[in-house]
Amino acid sequence: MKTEFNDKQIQILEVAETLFAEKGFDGTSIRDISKEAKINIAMVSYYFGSKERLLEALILHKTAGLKEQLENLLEENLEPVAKINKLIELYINRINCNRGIYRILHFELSSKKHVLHLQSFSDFKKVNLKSLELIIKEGQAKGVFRKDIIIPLITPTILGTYFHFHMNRPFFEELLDLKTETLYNNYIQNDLTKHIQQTIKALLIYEN
Amino acid sequence: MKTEFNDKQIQILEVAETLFAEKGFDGTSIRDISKEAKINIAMVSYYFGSKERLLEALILHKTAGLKEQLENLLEENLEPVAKINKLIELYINRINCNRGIYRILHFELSSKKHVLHLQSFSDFKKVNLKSLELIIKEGQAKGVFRKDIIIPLITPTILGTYFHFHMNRPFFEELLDLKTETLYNNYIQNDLTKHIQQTIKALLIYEN
DNA sequence: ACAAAAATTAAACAACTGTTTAATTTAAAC
DNA sequence: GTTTAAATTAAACAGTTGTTTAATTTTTGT
Repeated sequence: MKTEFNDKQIQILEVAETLFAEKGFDGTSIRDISKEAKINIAMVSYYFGSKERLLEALILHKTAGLKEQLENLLEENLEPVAKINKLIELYINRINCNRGIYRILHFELSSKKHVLHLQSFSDFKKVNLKSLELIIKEGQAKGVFRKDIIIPLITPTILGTYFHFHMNRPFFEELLDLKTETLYNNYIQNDLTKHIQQTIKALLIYEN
Repeated sequence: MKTEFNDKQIQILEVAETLFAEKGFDGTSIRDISKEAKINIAMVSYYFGSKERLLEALILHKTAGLKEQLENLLEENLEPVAKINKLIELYINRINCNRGIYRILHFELSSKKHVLHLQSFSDFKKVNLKSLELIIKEGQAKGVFRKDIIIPLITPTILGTYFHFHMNRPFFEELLDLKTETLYNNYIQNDLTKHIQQTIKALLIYEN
């Protein structure tokens, strides 16, 4: 599966990502996209075939590379806790940089309307889970992590915390005084990431 | 603010909730709703004014009563950990019973397209946070909970974990072998709730 | 039984949806 | 320079969208 797009296609993908993030997939029309990208309406169909296939291309374009990043992390020689922390940082950072598409992936597409024959997305989640499993089992083998953890539920806690925070951004912006984009992003990269790391660490280690 | 709706209105609200949950707010048309509810298209505008105001009515209808439930919980004479556990159980159970509307509330409406002049929703979140804050500070005063917790980030962890699980339901259904509705709901009420309680407890207590 | 109010209907409204067509322009190949 | 392929365009397509209208039926109060 190639992920080679020409400049025009990438331009369309970038506009699509922004608008999908702002107004949702159903809430964004091809005309919105072509207007913003300053191209003709027919170009989307010409390059991608349909609106759904545009979305698929966008997903492919944006999730590419994560697998290798995870594999590199697994090879690193780190303490279990440090490795988990780095995994969390990697996840949050990556998702935060691609907010729009991940929101659509995890939430908007969960509705039954879009059948999403995108097997590749399910595989993508399985690969992620496998990496997490390897790290945790490594920590368990070393006697650092407790052994009664339901590993598949760790990911929902990590990603869910981030998403819930971000999806309620206006609320937290007011509550935590994060008026500017920079302040908001810094809070995610520092405080929120730390909170998640602290949470997962406590969950994995705390006994009783 | 009254929340009195007649039978017909409630019938419409219930159909709307189901369809919004299935296909999203933008993905559901008034015609879809009126078809399913076996009423005329004009009845929605007649009773609620517009599609947006229908949604507002739905939110009001479904969030009513939670405030009292929380106040009752606060009054109860329980150990800090038990109180937090009960709060989590109450949250998950309530949200799980009103999946559709909460998903729309927390995720779909976060997009900039819907300005959502619904001040009541922001107030609703503030009330929830206030309750959580009281419980945690009570636990801190008793010396049970650690004191460097960022309280506003607890809610995203509790609700986010649930939502991320539910939004990726097909994935977890396959992974955890939750073929039937009953199996799925039982898993949420038992394993997932327990996982969240365990996580929050560890976060609140674990020292290092 | 009658009048007033409420509920319900079909039809029309204009605007927007994703996609396709066929014509035209631009670029590449030879 | 001519031919072939790729890119781009405006226009049209057939549906769907939320909302309103005006007419009709049903219910209510007296």
